[in-house]
Amino acid sequence: MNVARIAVNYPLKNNGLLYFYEGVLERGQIVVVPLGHRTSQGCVISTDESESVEYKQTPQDKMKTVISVVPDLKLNEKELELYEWMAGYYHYGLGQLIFDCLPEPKVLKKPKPLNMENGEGKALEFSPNPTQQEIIDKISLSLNEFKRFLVHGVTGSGKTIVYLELIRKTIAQGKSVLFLLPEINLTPQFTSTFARYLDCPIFSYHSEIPAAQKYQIWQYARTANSPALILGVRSSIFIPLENLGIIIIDEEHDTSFKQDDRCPYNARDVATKKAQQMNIPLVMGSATPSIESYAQFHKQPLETQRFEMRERAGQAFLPAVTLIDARAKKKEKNEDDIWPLVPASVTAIKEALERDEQVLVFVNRLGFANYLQCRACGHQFACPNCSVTLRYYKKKNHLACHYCDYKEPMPGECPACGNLTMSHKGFGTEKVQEVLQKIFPEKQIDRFDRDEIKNFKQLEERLADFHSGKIRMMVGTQMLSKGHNFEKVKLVLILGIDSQLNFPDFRATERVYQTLTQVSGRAGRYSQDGKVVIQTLNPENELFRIVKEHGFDEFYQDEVKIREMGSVPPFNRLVMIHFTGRFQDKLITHVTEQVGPLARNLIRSHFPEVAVLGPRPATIERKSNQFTWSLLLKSKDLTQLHNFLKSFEMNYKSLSSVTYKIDVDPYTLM
DNA sequence: AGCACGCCGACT
DNA sequence: GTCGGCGTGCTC
Repeated sequence: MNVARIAVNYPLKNNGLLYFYEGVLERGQIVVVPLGHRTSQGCVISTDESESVEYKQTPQDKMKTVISVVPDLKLNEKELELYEWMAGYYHYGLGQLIFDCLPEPKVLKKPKPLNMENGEGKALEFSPNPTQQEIIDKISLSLNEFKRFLVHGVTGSGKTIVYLELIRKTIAQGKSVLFLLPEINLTPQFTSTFARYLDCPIFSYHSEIPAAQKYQIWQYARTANSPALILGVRSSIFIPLENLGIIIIDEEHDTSFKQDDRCPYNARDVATKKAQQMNIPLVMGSATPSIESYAQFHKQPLETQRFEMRERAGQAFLPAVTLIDARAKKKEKNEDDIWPLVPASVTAIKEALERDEQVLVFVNRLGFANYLQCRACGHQFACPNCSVTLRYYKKKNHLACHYCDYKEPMPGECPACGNLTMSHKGFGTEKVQEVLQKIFPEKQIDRFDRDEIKNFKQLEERLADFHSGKIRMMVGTQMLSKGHNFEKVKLVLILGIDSQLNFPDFRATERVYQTLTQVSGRAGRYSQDGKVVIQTLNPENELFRIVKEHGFDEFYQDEVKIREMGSVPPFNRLVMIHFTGRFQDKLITHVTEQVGPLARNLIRSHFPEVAVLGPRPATIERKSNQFTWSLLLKSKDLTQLHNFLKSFEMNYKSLSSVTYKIDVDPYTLM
């Protein structure tokens, strides 16, 4: 009887389970296998285990036989190797990983035609400027080898032209292109620019593409013998494009490249591995590179692969940044009516509107008030399932939790003391929109956030209304900052950034820098007098001065020193292990008496280069009635860190009421 | 993660 | 009596 190793879709970590099979099986095929009292899917890892030690050690009565083979589906060697590498690097089960990444092999009864755009292949109506051309030329020398490039170009410097030319050259060689961008950034702009000048099929790949379509794109990719462009989000890194010639990642620093449920991989790092495997270049672009990427490219040998675009393309200049001190001075009359704005901000907007410009207002929070508090007894409205307060949404007239689906109607009185007035703590986009609408009643002011824009259709509609000039002012969150070109915007106002500065995370400063720079980048993209106004309670903070001077280098130098002192990336590698359970007391006993001591014993005896912090409660200890405590591991020695994790998992005695999850290279330490 | 087994409380 | 809640254990 033949024996195969199958990576089965279930959560235990192993290098596959052994099954008998009849007839012929091939590595990479997808099969259905019996598993316990049910069946599951699996991927064939090897087909000749009949002589292996593991097979000889397996009791015969446990062995089962492969039920069936899924037709027309076989992973190629490169795909499998990538998954195998990921399973090892992220300490995640291979079988589960494969089936998390693969689209469901859904075939419609009545197949729809493939949803793609055919590029027009027009000749360029412009030529790249000398800076752009030099970058294009240098990268083009390496179209047939593994090399990584970082294009650090200020907002509006014309990175798109560089991408376009690299794509054109790759397509001309008969090879395909994978272009990754952040989820919310699948702007019509990219698609239309690329569709105009490229002469190949273009696929968009994101969360709104139905499963059957995704499967179709994968099947197309596996078999296509002519070049194509895939414009996609994080998960498109797994599309097995035959004859892939280059990977481009726009907005390299963006947090949406890190997955946080299931296998917490980072598409940027998976892309590096993939490019290496396929022996092709990887180009990453950003106006605000992550400190980690920048650090890699800042030292030899990668220094020569880093390019700077310090000026905006065409006639545009970077915007002038000014600060408005929002600290309470002597109260002037009517100031309560314009809170959270201050008079100077209102004046700036008023002047811009009088010049017939459009205005963007950035607020990094949704809703009307961050939370409500009773004016009489101080009662705070909190979520019954999570350790957080509830946010107030005025339009929906309810309080809602940010972490679970809990909602309650806006309370008429305090449940603790019966008092009728609540004070609103903090503000979000809804509040700012309302205040602005009161100040400028005749102007159309809309919001640009996740509550208002839930899909690409709504995104396009709102953008169209803004571009046409119907909307005079938009109040939005991060969504506003990602990649859009707003031609008639010269003034951008930034509110409420202070709360982000005091965030207890080593990347807080980096994120604020990125947000400020990206949001500022929306101002005056086609003019010489763009203006950014930051309303803050900490005008003396050094970071604002650096943003004003567009001084990325200074920001980087300062930040790197702090990172080194704190022994965090890029100087140390980090791993978080999260332990989650329904019972707080059991969880705490478990992590403090079992987990902590085990980690420390292992480190003492075998892994001296690994440091451990915790276990300690997660920043939000309870979410949906599940408690989480975490362990943070740090090391300069990546191999030792990985060996520690293997050893930890082998020796860890799990408790049935507690599950754990390993997060390698975490984005947040929450 | 499923799924089954098995042990206890409360309902026709 | 037995239905079903969930704690426990197993998956080649």
